[in-house]
Amino acid sequence: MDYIEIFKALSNETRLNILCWLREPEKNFPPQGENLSNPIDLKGGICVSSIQEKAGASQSTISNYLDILQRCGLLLSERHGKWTYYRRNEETIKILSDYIGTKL
Amino acid sequence: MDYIEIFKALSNETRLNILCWLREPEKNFPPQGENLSNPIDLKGGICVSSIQEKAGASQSTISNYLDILQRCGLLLSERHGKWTYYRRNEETIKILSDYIGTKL
DNA sequence: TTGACATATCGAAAAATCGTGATATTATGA
DNA sequence: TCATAATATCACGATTTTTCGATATGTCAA
Repeated sequence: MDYIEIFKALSNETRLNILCWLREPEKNFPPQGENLSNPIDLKGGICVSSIQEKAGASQSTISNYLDILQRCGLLLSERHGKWTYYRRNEETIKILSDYIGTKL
Repeated sequence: MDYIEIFKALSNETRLNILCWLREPEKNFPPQGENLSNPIDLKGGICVSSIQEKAGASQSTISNYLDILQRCGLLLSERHGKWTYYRRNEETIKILSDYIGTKL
């Protein structure tokens, strides 16, 4: 668990927003996976273009942000067809919360 | 409470260490305030030079770090004579912990 | 198999951050 | 009043981060 990398990832308003939006995906984003050939449980995952639309930055910037959030463990991703669905990694967030509450 | 500024402040190993060291000041630093003319309750505050010695960076760097940590509310400072004593601001840390646990 | 779409990666310019030494400020004791 | 010690601020080069447009890669449907 690299806390420095986590804090760097959280030091950006858009990335922080993405993490918060993904707490309630169905509330903050349109329905997902509608063009998927066979139905799959997306576990609340949201595709890059939906996140991009909401965040209002360029496609490459958002793709990069999602990569940063995933590499430090705050997000999980799963590819289905053309789409990559990102969702929160609650495990890491729990560990971070415990760290702040007890070690920091 | 500017969480972005707080996360920026925490995105640096030395600053993170300083915050952790100040959890147990008497364990991590030499006794403080020995040359003070009249005795004052320092509330666990540690002077800049003690922190600098432990961190092993330049005086200006540590002074700057402490300023960053204070401006975002993670540290409190109190000047006594020639010395500025820095200590944790547990209130902010508690608010941050709650934020991570419930809002993030 | 090809065209179009979704995403990832690359390369670059601008901005921010890092860390330092030099210098300024503040406070004290001789 | 002056020398000195502790801290703060300044100026700067080096590095990192930000954000983008262009391009590459992967996937599916016609």
